[in-house]
Amino acid sequence: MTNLIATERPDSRLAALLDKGVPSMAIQDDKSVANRLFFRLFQASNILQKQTVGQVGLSTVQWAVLGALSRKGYEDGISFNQLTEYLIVSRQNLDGVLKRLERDDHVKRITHPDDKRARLILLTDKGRAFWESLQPKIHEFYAQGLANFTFDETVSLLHYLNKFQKDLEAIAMRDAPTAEHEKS
Amino acid sequence: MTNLIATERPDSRLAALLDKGVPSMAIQDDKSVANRLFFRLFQASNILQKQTVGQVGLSTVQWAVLGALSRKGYEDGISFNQLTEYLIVSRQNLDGVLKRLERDDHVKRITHPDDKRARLILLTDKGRAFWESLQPKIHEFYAQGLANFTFDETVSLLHYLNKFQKDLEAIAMRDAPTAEHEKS
DNA sequence: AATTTTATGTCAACACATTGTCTTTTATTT
DNA sequence: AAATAAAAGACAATGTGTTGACATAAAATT
Repeated sequence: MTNLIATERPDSRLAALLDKGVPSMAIQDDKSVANRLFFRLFQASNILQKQTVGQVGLSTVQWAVLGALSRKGYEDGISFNQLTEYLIVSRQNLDGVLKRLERDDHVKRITHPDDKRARLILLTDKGRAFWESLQPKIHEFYAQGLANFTFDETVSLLHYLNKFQKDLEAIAMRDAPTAEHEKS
Repeated sequence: MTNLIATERPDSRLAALLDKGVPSMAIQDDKSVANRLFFRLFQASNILQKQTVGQVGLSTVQWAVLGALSRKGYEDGISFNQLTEYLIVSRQNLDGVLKRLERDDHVKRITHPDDKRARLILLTDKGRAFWESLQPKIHEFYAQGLANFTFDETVSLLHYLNKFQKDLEAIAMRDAPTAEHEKS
């Protein structure tokens, strides 16, 4: 009884399954289902990347940037910083993406009127027209990508992804509880 | 009655909602829910990437490669080609990833005995030991990433992702129905 | 058997993603 | 007001991802 300290973290769901006499094949799945889920997300993201380029003609980041800038209420731009947070990419990465979008005259950066450090990112007229011209392709892509999904299933998947994203995001928080004094 | 040809593709689910007198807010969601889903997948994948590096100390591809090679039954290696298909990455990309894993002596490539063009990829002893040493971190990562998921919810999300991946994969097929004669 | 086609993997160029470093501007402290 | 700290974003180095071009080996054709 005294030597049970260092066993793998007890898992109530596993214990419950054991109590019910569920065969060990199914129990092993508790570890492996997580493994499969994370791997599936990796694969799905790779496919999304490929298919977006193939069907829409844009990389997923570019599609996300143009989509973000074309939203109602962002006609006067969004701050660089806000955009990195919305897309969940590093400032350094976004910088490069914006450089190429500026080169193609789809996007421009202007200095923020209230803070000379900051930048406002906004669509050019050409960029807006380009985005509009993509809409048919994009909607067709959505339709095909969800061809075998009912409306309810789509909503369910979205719900679970939202939830999963929150769990994933929360991990980093736990790591740096004493971030304030770490500099000393 | 004669001028209704070119309206947006009829959607039976939308029509059904209209029949039920569902308010138009909810109907607009039919387009936007797809938009949100695709964007969510983009975001979730970005977070997964970041957190994997942070928590496990590997990029998602490296984690996937080592995981693939450490599977039971692959002690003698897996062909380069099979590995690209399993991971859904391009041959050219995998080549670079393997180069760096070889540099770190975690993986090695040998010429396939039955086909001098092909390569077998396999874990080195160091690579296998490294992978084993990662297991606690990885399981902790899985546990935290699914902290608020019941077993059933995890299975549901996995199910929907599988389904979504199939739909996404199917798109490319439709594009190239006459791929055979295209060379002429 | 010789030729052509296809399969496999590598190299090169570029886009996308990370961290680390730096400058400039703003905010805070003294 | 001067000094210090923090925030914003641009630059560099490296890893990850794409397509295009290529060499070599195997398969198919003639």
